[in-house]
Amino acid sequence: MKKELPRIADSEWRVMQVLWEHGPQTANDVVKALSDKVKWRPRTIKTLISRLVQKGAVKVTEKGYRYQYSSAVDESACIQSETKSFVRRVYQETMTPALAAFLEDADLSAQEIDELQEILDKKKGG
Amino acid sequence: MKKELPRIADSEWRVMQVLWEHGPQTANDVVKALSDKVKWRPRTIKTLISRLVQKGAVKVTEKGYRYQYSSAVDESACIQSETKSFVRRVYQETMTPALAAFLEDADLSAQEIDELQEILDKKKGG
DNA sequence: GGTAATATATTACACTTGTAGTCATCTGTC
DNA sequence: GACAGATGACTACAAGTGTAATATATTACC
Repeated sequence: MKKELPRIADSEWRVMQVLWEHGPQTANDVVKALSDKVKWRPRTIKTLISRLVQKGAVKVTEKGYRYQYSSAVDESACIQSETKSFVRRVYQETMTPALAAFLEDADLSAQEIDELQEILDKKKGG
Repeated sequence: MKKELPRIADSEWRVMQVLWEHGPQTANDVVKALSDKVKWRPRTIKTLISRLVQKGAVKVTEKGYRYQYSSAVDESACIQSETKSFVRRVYQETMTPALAAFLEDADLSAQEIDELQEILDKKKGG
């Protein structure tokens, strides 16, 4: 019973990432965590949180008279779904040449190369 | 003198891909090319083309009394810029997990896998 | 040269997003 | 228990998107 993932907008990703990284927290905690990364007013962040709650991406629990927010959707599921739709949109059929260009272009350590090769090996092996 | 790339919206990508794939063409050609891929009315596609022209992503030349449209921005530059902003948003700078996810997600033939592996081999050896 | 067909331009409209402001409420403090 | 300060709810508003419809201009054909 996989639940529909809500669409998470660009700015909302920043909030989700905070919630995924640290557990349940208050709006203020999120504001604090983001304060050195983005230049948004606290209100803006509150709005983003509310929208995420509406979308069902974040859940609220009352803790005393303050709310605590925590993510309601799985991080890797979101990343995967987002990646899939991105790949489909931008790369479409021509995935391989693009991937090739990317690999050529990327600045990878030997270890990272190994990791990627392992993925490919596994794919080939089936 | 690199020109600013306009932001291309999701649906607009479909149009750009047609223009990149086949050279200059009329609005109707684009409509025809897309007709089996999407369920948009021709008007909708015309609108998308107009917006792309406004944004400077597509240029118009008069051919007789019909317009011909062709892309005004480089495909790989767009792909690269789109990918960069995607990676920044979802993966936060770290390219390797993104690449890994791409590779996992991609539907690759054995031969394509070989090609990619060769690239990685060369990179490592280099 | 008038008319149907076709192409392009203008307009529409609701939803999402970025970026907040203002109003109402709860709570701890004196 | 009244009030200041913190917190959350409701409201705002323009730009961008998805998805077109209607109106106007151009042209090929008879």
